[in-house]
Amino acid sequence: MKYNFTAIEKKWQDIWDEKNAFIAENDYTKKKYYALIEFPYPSGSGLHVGHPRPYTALDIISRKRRMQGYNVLFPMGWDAFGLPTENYAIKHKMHPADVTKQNVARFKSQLISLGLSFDWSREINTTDPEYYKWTQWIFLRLFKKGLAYKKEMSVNWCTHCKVVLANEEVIAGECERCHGEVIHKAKSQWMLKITDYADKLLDDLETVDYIERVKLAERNWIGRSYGAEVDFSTTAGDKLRVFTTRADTLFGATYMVIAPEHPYIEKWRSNLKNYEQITAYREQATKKSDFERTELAKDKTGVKLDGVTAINPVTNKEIPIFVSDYVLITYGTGAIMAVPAHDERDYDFAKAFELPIVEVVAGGDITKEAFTDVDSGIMINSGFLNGLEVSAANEKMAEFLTENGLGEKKVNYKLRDWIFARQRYWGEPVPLVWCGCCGWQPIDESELPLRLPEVTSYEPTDNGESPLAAITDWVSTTCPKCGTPAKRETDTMPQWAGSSWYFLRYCDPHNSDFFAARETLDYWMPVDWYNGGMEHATLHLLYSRFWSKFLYDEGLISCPEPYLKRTAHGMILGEDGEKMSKSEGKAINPDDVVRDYGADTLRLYEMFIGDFEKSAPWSTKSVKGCKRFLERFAELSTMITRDKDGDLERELHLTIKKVTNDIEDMKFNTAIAAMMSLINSIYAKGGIDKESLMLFITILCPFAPHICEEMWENLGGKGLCSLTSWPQYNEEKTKVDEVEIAIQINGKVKSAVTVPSDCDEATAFGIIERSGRLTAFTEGKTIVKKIYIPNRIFNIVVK
RNA sequence: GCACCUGUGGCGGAACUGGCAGACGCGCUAGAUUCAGGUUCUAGUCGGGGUAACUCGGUGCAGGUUCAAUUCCUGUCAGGUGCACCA
Repeated sequence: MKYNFTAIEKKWQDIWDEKNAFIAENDYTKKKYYALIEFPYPSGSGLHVGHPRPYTALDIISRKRRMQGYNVLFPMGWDAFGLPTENYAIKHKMHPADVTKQNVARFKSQLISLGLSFDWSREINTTDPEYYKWTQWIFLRLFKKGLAYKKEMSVNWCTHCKVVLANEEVIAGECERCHGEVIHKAKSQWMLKITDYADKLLDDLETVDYIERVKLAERNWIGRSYGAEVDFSTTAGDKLRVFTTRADTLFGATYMVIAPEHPYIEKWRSNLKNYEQITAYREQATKKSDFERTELAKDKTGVKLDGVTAINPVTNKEIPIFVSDYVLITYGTGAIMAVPAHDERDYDFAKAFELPIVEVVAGGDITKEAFTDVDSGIMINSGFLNGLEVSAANEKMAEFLTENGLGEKKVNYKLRDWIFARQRYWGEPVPLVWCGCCGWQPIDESELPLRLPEVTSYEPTDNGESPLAAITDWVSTTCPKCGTPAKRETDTMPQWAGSSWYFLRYCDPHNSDFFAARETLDYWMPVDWYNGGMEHATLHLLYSRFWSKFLYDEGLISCPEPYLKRTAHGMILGEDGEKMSKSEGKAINPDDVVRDYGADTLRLYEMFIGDFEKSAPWSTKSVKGCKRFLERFAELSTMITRDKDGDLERELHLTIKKVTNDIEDMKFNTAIAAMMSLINSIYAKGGIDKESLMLFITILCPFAPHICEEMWENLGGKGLCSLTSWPQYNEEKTKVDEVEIAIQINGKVKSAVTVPSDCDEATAFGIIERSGRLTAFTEGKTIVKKIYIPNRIFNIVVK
C-alpha cells in the first residue's frame, strides 16, 4: 500500500463524521467513560504544536475505552472570553464575537485535521449567551448564598491592560499576560468566598487520584496552618491581637509589629507622638509595587510607635510596637509578636533595629542566626515550659492561653477570596443591579441571559471603569425589588468563570431549561480522567472544584469532586530547548507538519517525543523516524504470509500486553517503541500472517487512526477499526521455553547461560556447573552464597 | 530564601517491586540499490584496550547500605518549576 496520507486522512475524517462514529449517546445501560482535556482559548494565532500533545493522549485513552466497550464522552469546546480577543477586536475594528467566530472556525478545522475523536455534537462556547446564561445563573446562586460580596480593597492593577488582576495572575510583580507593571489600587470588587471551602478543597484531595505534584501545588496554595491567636494588652488601654504558629516561643517575644495598613494606627492616633512619621511610612509602603516589595525583602524597614507599647502576657515586660511592611495586613490579624531568636525575619529586623534577642529554645546558636528548628529544640527561659520539647510546649501554651482568657487556638490559610470582576467588555455581565434604597439586587432568573450590549467601542478606560459603564441605556434599569431607577453592575466576570463548570454542560449541552439535566449529570459525572497543564493547578482546577462543591452543597449535582483523576502534560519546547516563541519566528505550525508528514505522524511523534509529563524539545528530524515507521507499517499489507510464525506470535502478544498497560500509565513512548520493535522483527522474518497483522493494526489504531482504518478496510476488516474490540493478549502465548540468564560472580556479570524458563535454583545451578563456565572463577575458592532470581540472574558469592 | 522536580551515549529518551545500563527513535559510519542526489535495504554505533573471543571503566560529584544500586540512604553541585516576608 502506498502511503498517501493526505488522501487517507481526509477520507477517514469524513467517514467518521458521516457515521457519527464518536457521538456519545445518553444510553444509561452502558458503562460510561468521561475523558476530558482543557478546552482551549481560541487565540488568533491558531493551534500551537503544544496543543496536540494532551489532546492526542486523551484521544488515545478515549479510543481505547471505546474499543473496550465503554460509552465514551470525549467533548470539546471553546473558552472564548478574554483579553486578547478584545484587544484584537479593538485593533482591527471588529466585534469580539466575530473575532471569536473566526478563531473558533480555524481551531476547529485544525483539530479535525488531527483526527481527534471528539464528539462535535456537544461543542460548547463560553461566549454563547445560551451558555453564559448558566454561568450567570450559578453566580446568582452564589450571591444568594452570601458567597459573593463586594469589597473595597487594594487590588492588583495592570498599568498596561488597565485591568484588575487576581493574585494568581500576578507573576513576580508583573501581569501574567502582558508582563506590564502591576501596582496596588483601591477598588470596589465582587469577590467569591472560596475561603469558605478551604478545608473541603484541602481535605478532599485525599479522595481523588491526582498526580502528586498537583496535590502539592494545591496544598501549598491553600496553605493551612495551625496556630493560636494571642492578645497583648497595650498602654493605649486596649488589646492587640496576633496570630502565631509558635505560641511556645511567647516568652521570647521582645517586640511587636503591625502592618502599615493596620486600623489601630488610626485608633491610636491621639496617643501617637510620631503619627506623621508613621503615615509617611504607610504612604511609602502602599505605593510600592509587589515587585519592589519583593526586591527589598532582605532589608527590613519600619517605624517604632512612639506613645503606645504592649505587655508580653507571660513575662509581663513592656515591649515596643513597630509598624513594618514585612507584616501583611492580609494574613492572620495583620499583627505579629516578634520572637527574633526563633524567626529569621524577626531576627533580621531585630538586628537592624538593635532589639533584644532572647533565646527560649535551646539547640542553636542565636548569636549567629535564628534557631527555627521545631523538631530538636528544648525550651529554656520560659517559666512553666522549661524542659519541654517544642511541640509539647506549643500545646501547653495554647491551653494556658485559653484557660486564662489570653487567646485561643486558630487555623489560618494563605488562600484568599477570589476577585471575581474585570473592567473589560468581553466577559459575562454580572447580573446584579444597584438600587439606592435596596442595595445590590439580583436580576430575575427569567431575564437571563443578561446579554452584552451591542456597542462599537470597547476601549478600556484609564479611570478603572469597565467600558460597559459608558453605555448609559444599558446601565440604566429599574430595581427588581422596588422598581425605582437603578444601575447595572458594569464589571464583567473574569475569564475563569466559564471554565469553572463547563464539564457539567458537556453532559447536556443543548438543554435550554437547566444547566444540565440531573439524569445526564448523574450518568456522566464525575469526569473519569482530566488532563491539563500544571499552570492551572492553583487557578482553574481549584476554582472549578470550588464551584462543583458549591453545586453539590446546593443539591444540584451528585459528586463532591468533579474529577476522579488528574494528570498533567509537559510542554513542547523549541528545537533549541527554549520555550517556543512566536515573536522570534521559531514556532512550529502544526498545519505544516500535517501537510508534510500527515496527522498520524504528528500524533505518533508527539506521543513518542518523551515522557508525557516532562517537557521535551521539538525535533523535525525525529518526526521523520515516525513517518518511516508508518511507511514500513503500510508496507506490511504486501508482506502477508500464509503461516503463523511462533516467535512473531509471541512478540505480538507481548506487544499487545505492553501497549495495553502502557496506555494506562501514559507511557505512550514505550508503547510505540514496542510496536517499532515488532515491525523490525516482522521485517527480519520477511512477513506476517494476516490474523496477526489485523491485531497489530488494532493496537496501533488509537495512535495512528487514519492509516489503520485504511489498512483495516483494505484487508477486509469488519466495520470501523476505531470501533472494533480491543484485543486481549494471551498470557500463555507470551511465554518462552528457554531463557538466557546472567551469571554473576560477587555481583559482577561474568557470563550467561540458557536455562528452561521458570526453572528452580537447583536445575539452574546444575546447568551452570555443567556448562563449565564457573571453574575459572571458583577454582581454589569456596562458594559462600547463591542468589537466584528466576529468568534473570544467578549470582554466586565466592571467597 | 523556602518547597518540589530533574541530572543516564553526539541528541530525544528506555530500564518492572534493587537483579545483564543504554530498549526504541534521531544522528553518524560502512556496504548494497541508484547515472547522481534523495529514498529504501543490510551491518555497526557508551568510553579505553584487543584482529577477535574477551577485558577494564561507566548513569552530575563524594560517601554509605547490599550478594547486587540509574533505582534506597546521607552530603554536595548543577539545571528547571512553583511560592515569595503567610508569622
